[in-house]
Amino acid sequence: MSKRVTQKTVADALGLSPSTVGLVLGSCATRGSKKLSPDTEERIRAKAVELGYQPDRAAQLVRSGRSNQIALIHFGGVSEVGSAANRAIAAEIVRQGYQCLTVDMSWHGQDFERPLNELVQARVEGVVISLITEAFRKEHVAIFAKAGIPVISVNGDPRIGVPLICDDVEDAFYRLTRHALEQGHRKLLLVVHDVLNRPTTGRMQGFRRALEGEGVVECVPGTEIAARWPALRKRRGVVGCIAQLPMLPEHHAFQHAVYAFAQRLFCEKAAPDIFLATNDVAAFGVHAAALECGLRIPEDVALSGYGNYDFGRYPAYSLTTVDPCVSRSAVEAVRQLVSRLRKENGAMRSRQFPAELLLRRSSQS
Amino acid sequence: MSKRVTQKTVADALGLSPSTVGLVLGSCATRGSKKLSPDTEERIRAKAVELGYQPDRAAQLVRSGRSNQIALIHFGGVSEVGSAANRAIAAEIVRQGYQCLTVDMSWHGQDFERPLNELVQARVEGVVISLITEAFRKEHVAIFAKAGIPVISVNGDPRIGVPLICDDVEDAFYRLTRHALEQGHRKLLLVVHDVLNRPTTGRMQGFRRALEGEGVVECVPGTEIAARWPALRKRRGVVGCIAQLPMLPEHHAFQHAVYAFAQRLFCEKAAPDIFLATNDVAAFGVHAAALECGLRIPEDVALSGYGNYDFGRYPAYSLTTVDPCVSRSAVEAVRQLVSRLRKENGAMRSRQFPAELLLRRSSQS
DNA sequence: CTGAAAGCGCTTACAG
DNA sequence: CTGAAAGCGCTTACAG
Repeated sequence: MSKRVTQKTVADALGLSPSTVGLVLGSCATRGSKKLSPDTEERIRAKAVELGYQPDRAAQLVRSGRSNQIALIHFGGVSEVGSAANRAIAAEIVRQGYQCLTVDMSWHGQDFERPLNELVQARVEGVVISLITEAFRKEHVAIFAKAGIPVISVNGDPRIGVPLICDDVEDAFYRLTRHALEQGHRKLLLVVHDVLNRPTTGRMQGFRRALEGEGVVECVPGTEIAARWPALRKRRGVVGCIAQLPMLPEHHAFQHAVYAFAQRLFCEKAAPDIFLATNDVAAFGVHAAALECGLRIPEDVALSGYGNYDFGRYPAYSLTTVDPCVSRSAVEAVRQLVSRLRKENGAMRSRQFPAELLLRRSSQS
Repeated sequence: MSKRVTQKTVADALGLSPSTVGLVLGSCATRGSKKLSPDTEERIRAKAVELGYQPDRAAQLVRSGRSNQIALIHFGGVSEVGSAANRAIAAEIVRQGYQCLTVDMSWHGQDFERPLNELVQARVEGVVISLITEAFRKEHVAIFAKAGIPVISVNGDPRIGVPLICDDVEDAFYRLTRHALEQGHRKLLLVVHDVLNRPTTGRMQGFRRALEGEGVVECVPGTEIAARWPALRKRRGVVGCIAQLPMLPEHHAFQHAVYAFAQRLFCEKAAPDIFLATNDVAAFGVHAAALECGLRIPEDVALSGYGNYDFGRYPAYSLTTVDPCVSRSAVEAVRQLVSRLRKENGAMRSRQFPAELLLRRSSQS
């Protein structure tokens, strides 16, 4: 390898001073400050390309204090919704002229401190957090606050105290539940995590609101459900039951829990009219249980999910679900953050977008 | 925000020279070069923590030329095998004392140049490429070669010209096919991509080798399969057919193609004894088609996959598959790369590990 | 319109 | 065992 080509190399080759070259090739040039004679500028540009000049980003950062990077923090990309959100966030960051520094927190176990400190040390100018998990808390956001780095969250939880852009999950579950009632379903079982974050409480509240004045709604922890559901479903009229299953950080682990739960209900001939699963991952677990037990969907038990996963499109599944339109939230979040960085306007503010119901065969009566 | 705490801040607070402090707090210290009196060292350490000193990584890079970063390039994390590989690679990079800079190329469309150049500009010391796609070629590796950055690949293709650590896919498909024969299956349909990269040719060769002397093997492009398979499967004895379906970069798109292909065969009552799907994603497509057409697995048609995806564990699927043991390859690749960076030994060399067959109900006769 | 100079925070020989 | 000094590649006032 030959020696690095720097601004000085280009200047020497042209008989100009490093400063002049710096004006053209430096990061200040992009921001269009000073002007040079178009001729000189062109000569410098041409020579830089000829010699293969590459700016030294580390040196630029040391001198200017601007890294031109925005961090994207997410919590594992196996989920399709998560992947779509991350992809949209990254694309918008690049479109806005920043580099995207991506960190998958699920690769680091519970040791969040180290990767977050690495971001601070990389001097990222802003942070977008995508689809937050329970383990990520205020104290983690504080690491950025202390360094003066603005943070915004997509589909997260307001409790961590940063502006939140998300889909209106409560409204979606309200409409999903109304749809179930319209289909004639009377015994409704909503399966959610046993945590009280926004995505989960939103689901519960939407479900509750839709059943107001229609019938009874009971909230039952996973451990008691086997004992209480059989009696509940025998009540007259509309019965809504919220089953709270243990929060498991790993998608598949939660899917298995839902599967085992549904499988038991099916074996005991205690199926609800409709399963409203917290997401498509969980719905898949219910479906696997139904297949195993020989129950037909929707003839023997109806089913809905959330997230618009790909498998739901197959005729064999034809899963009623919700498209959260994550890319809309993603773009909005990045735009707010960038506008804040460019000091165009002061505050970032939380916002909710409506999601889109996809009514398919699995929820029919 | 107050002023940044630098080595000089610490030195001033202690009445020492910046050089002395640098010896303790600098990145050279980690590599254990010079020694100071334990007392002074302790005082410096304590004061650094007290003031909240954070090393400026950009300045360290400018001066030393070492970024202490290894890049992980991958092509989308929706696949479970890919996620597991990436996670294992990242973990090993951190364990070896480097920072992991991850880039998801699937977020950048076909514009590979920009993100790769960003890695060069970030001065990463080495690169691990995980689960390469067709679109990534020699010319992309050349970007790193030109910058003198060593590259190693996990589960990729040898044609791009870098050392390759992978599982022995040919051997796995050989054993899978032998297993199918032992189960009494006589009409075998292998579904693969229509590309000639290592993972695909490995599958084909393993299949071929297992059927050598047993019967006829034909290779049929996706477009002709509908016309040729019905006749093929009526031949006497063992018949192996390799169906080459169009390569589609997106997992779900390929899954749909396999689904549509299988669905057509099932409708026409032209099912093979066993479908050997190129991976579990494709196997899922076959399964969806079977469900839709009312065919039971394995009673009416047997099925196998590759990759040990989670859904295969459910009794409703009970999918025979292969665990490629990706984390073993991942660890080996990172170790070779790091050993090269530390100049402990010269050359990195390609290596294959055996995969593990998981025989379940879906492949029984 | 161009150049000389200072300095970001650090590392790395080289002296004492 | 500690300190003075040079310099990595760049940006940013400040002169001319």
